[in-house]
Amino acid sequence: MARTLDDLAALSGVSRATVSRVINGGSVSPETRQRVLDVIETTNYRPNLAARNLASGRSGVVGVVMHVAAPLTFADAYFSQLLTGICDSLTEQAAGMMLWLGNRTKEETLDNILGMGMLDGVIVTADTIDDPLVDGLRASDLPVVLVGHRRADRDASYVDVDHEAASDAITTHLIATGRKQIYHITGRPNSVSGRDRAIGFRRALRKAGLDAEGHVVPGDYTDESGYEATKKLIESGVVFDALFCGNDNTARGAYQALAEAGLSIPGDVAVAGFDDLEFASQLDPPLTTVRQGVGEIGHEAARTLLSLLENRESGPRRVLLPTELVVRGSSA
Amino acid sequence: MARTLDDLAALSGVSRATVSRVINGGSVSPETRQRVLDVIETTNYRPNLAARNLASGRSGVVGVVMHVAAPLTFADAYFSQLLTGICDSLTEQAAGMMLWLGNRTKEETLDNILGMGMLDGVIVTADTIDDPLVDGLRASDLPVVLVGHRRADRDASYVDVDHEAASDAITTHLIATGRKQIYHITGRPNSVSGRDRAIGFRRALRKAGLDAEGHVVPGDYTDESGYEATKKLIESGVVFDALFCGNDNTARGAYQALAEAGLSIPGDVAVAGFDDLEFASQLDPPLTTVRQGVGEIGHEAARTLLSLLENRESGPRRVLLPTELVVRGSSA
DNA sequence: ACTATAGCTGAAAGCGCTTTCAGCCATTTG
DNA sequence: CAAATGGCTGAAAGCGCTTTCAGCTATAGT
Repeated sequence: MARTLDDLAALSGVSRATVSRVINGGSVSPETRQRVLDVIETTNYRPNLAARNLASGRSGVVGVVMHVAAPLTFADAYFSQLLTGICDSLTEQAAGMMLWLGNRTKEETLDNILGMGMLDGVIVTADTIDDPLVDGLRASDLPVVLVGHRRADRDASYVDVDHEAASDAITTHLIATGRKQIYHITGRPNSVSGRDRAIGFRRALRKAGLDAEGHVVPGDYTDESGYEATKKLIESGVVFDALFCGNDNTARGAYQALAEAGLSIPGDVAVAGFDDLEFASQLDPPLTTVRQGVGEIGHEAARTLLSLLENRESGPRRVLLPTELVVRGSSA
Repeated sequence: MARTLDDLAALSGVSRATVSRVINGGSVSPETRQRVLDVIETTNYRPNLAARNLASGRSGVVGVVMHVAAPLTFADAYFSQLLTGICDSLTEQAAGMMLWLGNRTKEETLDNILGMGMLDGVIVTADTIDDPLVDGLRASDLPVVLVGHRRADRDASYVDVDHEAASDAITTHLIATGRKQIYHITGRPNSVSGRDRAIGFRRALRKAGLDAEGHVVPGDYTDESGYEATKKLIESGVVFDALFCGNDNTARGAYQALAEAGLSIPGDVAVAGFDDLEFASQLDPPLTTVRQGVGEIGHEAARTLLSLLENRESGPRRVLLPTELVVRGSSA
């Protein structure tokens, strides 16, 4: 079994350089190419990535960072759908991937990634305002694609949706169904998406001439935070007839709190979420939400990074994916 | 900013070899060492992994394969807890990790991994009998640690629990609480763990003088399969007072089917699961199950692989982790 | 016929690191 | 005091690959 280019070269009677050209698509005569290919085939040769990387400066491996903040876990439907999407696209393009989950501090993770020194690029999903990890990565000369972070500065590449517009739309939908007292349970504090969703919410109320003051209560994208926030709202005696939750998880938590309080959905309270994760349509009643194809975002992020690697000079890629208002039973 | 060993060597007035020794712990005089360390510190030097790998034959990166079969997704609590555990240990040891999720055929995945050619070792979680991926990996000269697969041949390293004994124990527990008509919804067909759990179930019944004939119905570790199997059981008119489910997910599905049929747990039917995933204690009633520290299995798998890499000659590592019968409300 | 041109090919120079190997010096030992 | 020992160190040889560069052979152009 041939192990190195030299072995292949000897076996096919050409030079190492020619074998390399066959493998990497250089100009080689058809006959020579075929001969070499045959040898490669029969010897089941696999190039040594490290050597290749060292010689060419490319590794074919990209990093994926999911620095999931504390209350969230990567078992979370959002992250798992995203990761699956990224993974699919990457595998399709025969690109390897290294994963960093958020089990370290951002600084350590950053060090770790940069120290790796063999990544061609990185996809980051840390959705935090002023994130040291994002900043550090951007400061390095590694090509980076951000998932979320639409508001990052001019020369950042990202894949995102317009959280603000979508939140405006779904809030407007709640208003259109006749709801007057609408509350918003926010996403994780300091998250870019959470901030933008709250902004959209406020904007919709303002446009409808409603007062947003005090109608925004804190959550953190978890089921628990939705449950707690809703419970607190109910106990505080506040009257409300609609809840726009930071995401579907939060909405699921809200469902539980409302059920415990004997409030019906959508009879007493309409509920809306964000994301349209797999479970959203399975809830009872099915959840009205904003569909942002999470898997598709992952796909797109991978494609974007790969295209960035193809042509590093061509400037940042800024991809804004469409969202869709999905009206279901929880607001009907 | 120094980029290479040669730069460091020049800056600290020693040879490249000495700098390398400082970094890798060779014998160097204290003064020289300190001088070099200072330079490393101030220049923020990071060794090039590819070069290191090429020269030493080691990369510091291990592969993690989670070839999750069709109905399961890696968002599944089991896989995510496992992955988190592996990830933690690996990061602790400053080992990198590359992840392969099961989005390709086993053959493609195998090819992909072997083609990578730069992994020091692999952790595989494909829990299938006669798995081509496992076989192919084992046939390569990569050190491999299997998660599950306790019954693999003599020279395989694995981390697993005794599914058979644990299933026997929990079934015996059900019998001890006075249940007579116990059914088992199996795990995924062709899964090593599923098979062993069914064997343990049968053994317990046999020991108690009960007939297992027809008491084993097929599932696949998903919530849905638990739901469907239970529903079918109920509709078939079979009388049963206990259900031992292949895992906690299956049990969760069974809960739903039982609830829909108006059957109470544990009043009408006692239910037991396997795994003790995070949600098991949150169910209503809390689920009686077998705790196999899934996170701990992940930790151990990583540790085992790392120790295998330390000393490749020392033969296979065979780790059997303890399980614990966790009796909760669903069988009280 | 003679120079351009194009198409292939091989030699050789690294990529940045690890790891023998031999050599140096300062101690110990007989 | 000579010889042996042991601790450090630098030179140099790769690890397996990519990529210039120059050279070679046909073919085309004049």
